[in-house]
Amino acid sequence: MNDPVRLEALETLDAIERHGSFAAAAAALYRVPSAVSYTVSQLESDLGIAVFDRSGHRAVLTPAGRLLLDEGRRILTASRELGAAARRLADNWEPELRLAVDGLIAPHELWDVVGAFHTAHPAINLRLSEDVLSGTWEALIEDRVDLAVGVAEPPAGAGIRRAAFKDVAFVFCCAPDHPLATFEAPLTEDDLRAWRAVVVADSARHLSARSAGLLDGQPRLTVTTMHSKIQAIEQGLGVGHCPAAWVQAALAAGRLVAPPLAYARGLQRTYLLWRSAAPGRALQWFIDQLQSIPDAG
Amino acid sequence: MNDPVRLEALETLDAIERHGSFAAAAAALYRVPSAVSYTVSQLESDLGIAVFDRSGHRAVLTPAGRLLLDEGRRILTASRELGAAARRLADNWEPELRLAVDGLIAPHELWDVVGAFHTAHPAINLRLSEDVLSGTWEALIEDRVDLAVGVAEPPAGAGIRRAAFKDVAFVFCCAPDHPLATFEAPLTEDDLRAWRAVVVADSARHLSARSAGLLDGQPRLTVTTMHSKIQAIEQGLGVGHCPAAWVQAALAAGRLVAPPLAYARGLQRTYLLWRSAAPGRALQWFIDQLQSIPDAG
DNA sequence: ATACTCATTCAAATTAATTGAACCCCAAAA
DNA sequence: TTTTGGGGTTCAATTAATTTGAATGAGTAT
Repeated sequence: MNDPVRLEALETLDAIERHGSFAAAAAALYRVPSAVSYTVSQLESDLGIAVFDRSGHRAVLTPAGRLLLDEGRRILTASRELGAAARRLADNWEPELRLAVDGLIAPHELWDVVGAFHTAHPAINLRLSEDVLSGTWEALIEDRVDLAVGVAEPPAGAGIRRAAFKDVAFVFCCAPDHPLATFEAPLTEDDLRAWRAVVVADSARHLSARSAGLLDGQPRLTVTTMHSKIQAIEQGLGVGHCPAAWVQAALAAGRLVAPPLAYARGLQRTYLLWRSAAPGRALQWFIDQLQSIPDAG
Repeated sequence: MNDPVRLEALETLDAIERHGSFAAAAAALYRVPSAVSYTVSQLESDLGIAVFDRSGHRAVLTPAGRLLLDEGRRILTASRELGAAARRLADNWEPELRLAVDGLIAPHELWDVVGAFHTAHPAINLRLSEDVLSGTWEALIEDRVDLAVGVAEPPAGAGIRRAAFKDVAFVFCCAPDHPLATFEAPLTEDDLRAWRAVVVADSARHLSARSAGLLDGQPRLTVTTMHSKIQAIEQGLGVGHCPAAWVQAALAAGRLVAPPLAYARGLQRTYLLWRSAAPGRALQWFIDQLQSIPDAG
């Protein structure tokens, strides 16, 4: 392939367009006009094309010159960004941080932290995967994410560190026009068994092993995300225990009701998980911030 | 902002990784090893970071060096492509060609030409918008597309050129289990009036003005694309006249039937439209190729 | 006309990249 | 252990490149 366009030429083009003339560009670049002329004509002879039309008094970009300028600016910013990203990486700041957020955690519970991160580190990209179906742990091991947030039952594993995160409270919810909404007494487990339960596919996998919340023999509607579970309950398609943070808005708005229970359901402990090998500074920042969030009662 | 990373440094990094050592890279670049060393250490002092870890025998990339290499390769290819694109543009080859294909033309009618274009000009990007709702003409005027293919009723306009394209034949279609499919005699316009017609939203706009094909007082199901119109007819939701090329496969497979008509429906002339100002070579190529396509009977 | 800005050219000066020889280090072979 | 050889660096010398400054012509407002 042919030689790449020289970045000096692209910077010169940029300065010419930005300041309106070769002479002004020269001044802006702390150079003499003839140097600008030299750079441009070198670019033109490298490419074998005219970049400026000099037939008039002032030089004006040809269509090819316009293309070089427009695309060249992208290349310039990429080249500058690359240097900065390399420096940050050398200083142990990751160029990108990938979070997997478990369905137990409502998206809005992280907005504050994510916003604070973006203002503190605008150059670092965040990648959130909001529900990792059956794969938070594997995603971590296989280096597809850097931090898992809100995992309920973390298996032990070499190379993985964990820290306590929120204790998630569950609320039993049903639609306002559901028969259970107007039940006369606190609900027992037997009262629930007659009604269809909406369960999230993956949480169900280990929740049912502990038979926590899901009562045996109860008919099920299985969905894949917490969001669809709550919508299903709002539509009266079933009932179920939901993380309090997820349903507080729907309860306040009356789209859901939480009838009293005759039995207590404990808090679900959740954890942060990350690879113990050399955590970067952005990851450490996130771990520190997330641990300082007060628990949702 | 800081200085961009020098392309010579990125090329050197690339050669080192590609050939396995500073010495081999130097040979590949027709340079002496110390020159490679110079370039690398200059990059390192520019950025103020280590790009190679020299603690062992052979130099090995640091994580920051790996980032520079990986992202740098993108920048290198972009810089090379930019030069080539500028040359092509100067030679009147557009870097990108945008086609708007009217709903009257079935996508597969253009596959051959598009494929031939891609092999003849692999570097030129094609952008096809398959249905331009009510906007082929405006898109052309406003410079959002370069060529409109298969426009039925091109209004006259300064600065726009046109050429005849295919004459599109229409076939009256209904589902195999539709009452009209087994009608005893050729269908008259009155026979059709009792049945719901599926019409495409935008073609309908000027077709109904001419009352061509759409019979007054007939109930309608309006859809936005020719594809959904045909699917709707297959589902028995209505009946309608369809371009022959669109329905030939469905007719052959028996998903649609074409009962005989008691009246003749003429061919729909269609046209190519483009801005007359300085057509590029890729556009000219397309116009030439499309005009040489034999008409679909 | 006149004054002024814009852009180019060319030899000279300056700056940057490249070379080649000398040197060190490590690893594999003798 | 001692060699041998490739890999990498350093540094002064050389070569190539960019930048300068003065001279020149061309277009435009006054």
